[in-house]
Amino acid sequence: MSNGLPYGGPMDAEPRPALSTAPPQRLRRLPSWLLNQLALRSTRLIGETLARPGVRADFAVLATLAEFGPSSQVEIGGRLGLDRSDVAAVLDRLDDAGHVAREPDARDRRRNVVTVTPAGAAALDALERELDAVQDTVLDPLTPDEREQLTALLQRLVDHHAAGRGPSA
Amino acid sequence: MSNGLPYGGPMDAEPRPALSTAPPQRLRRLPSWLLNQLALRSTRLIGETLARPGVRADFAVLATLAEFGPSSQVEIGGRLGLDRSDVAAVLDRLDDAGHVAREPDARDRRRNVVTVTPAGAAALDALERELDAVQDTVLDPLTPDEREQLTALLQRLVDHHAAGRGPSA
DNA sequence: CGTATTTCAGAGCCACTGAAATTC
DNA sequence: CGAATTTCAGTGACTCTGAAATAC
Repeated sequence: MSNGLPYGGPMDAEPRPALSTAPPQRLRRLPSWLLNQLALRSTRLIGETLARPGVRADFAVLATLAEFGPSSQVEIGGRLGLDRSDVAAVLDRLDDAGHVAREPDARDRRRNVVTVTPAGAAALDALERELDAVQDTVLDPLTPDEREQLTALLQRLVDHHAAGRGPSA
Repeated sequence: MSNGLPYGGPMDAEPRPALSTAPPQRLRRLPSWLLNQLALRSTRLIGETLARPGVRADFAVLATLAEFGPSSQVEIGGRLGLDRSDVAAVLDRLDDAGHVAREPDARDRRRNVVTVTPAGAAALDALERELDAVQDTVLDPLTPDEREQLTALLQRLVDHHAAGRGPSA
């Protein structure tokens, strides 16, 4: 396997090296690479299913507001690990779509109080359904038990790294 | 849960809500989000440790060549899920650094036969050591057993999605 | 005055597309 | 001719930085 044989050429005397498609062990061994591959796969799937860009961030922001109630933009960013700047962009989209409302905070007028609208809550539920379908595709080969194991392990890692790791913190 | 009501919680006249920093359950529950967060964290760590951009792709390409021997650029891309175009860019870097050699294939002159140089092999080992340190940081809260469980699960997922999923396939 | 929040304009990195040139 | 390989130029998405404007 150390030569650069053309495997499939017109002159192929070889039976069929079958074009090894497997990654090298040095990569397959690295959790960071595996995580990246799967994150990429998820992102591609979401991009195919929900054509519109930024859907993930939209969902994240809506979920935060639905669970924690009206928040300032730094709070939102802090909970999601989203940059202050990107929170503003997401809220521009959601605001245009009528999914959130931004009002200056009466007690500290530097802040905006961001609120989910009913339309936003509906959009959140719809998005969650579509995202759940993606999860199913990503976790396809795993049993329910294994899916829970994996999710639990990932949650522990995320929790551990969540403390003080946000961007522009 | 379908209304956009403000939920009244954090907006009371509380003196100090202590700024909840946790993500919402709707997100914490999604493997795709967890994967993304951790991939992001890994990428940040690698970026801090190995300042130069593209290190991950460089490592991946070097590892492929070291394990499978001289290959064409499509072969490299196929094994790594890397776009043909990006393989060319990575090889430009590695070539400039003297870590690989590109020669036209004698048997099919459309192809390049890419080979690792001794300097490239040394760089590969050095990179692997640095990347291993990052893995340790990422997996910090897990026991050795749990790390193996996680890696095994991730490998199965990556293997499952590897078949025919590459870019521009 | 210094600090905090939002907002914008832009940079950097990564993945990808489309098309040309070459060779089969 | 059609198909495959490499290469280049450029796009789009995502993350982040720096600085302005406003308010504490």
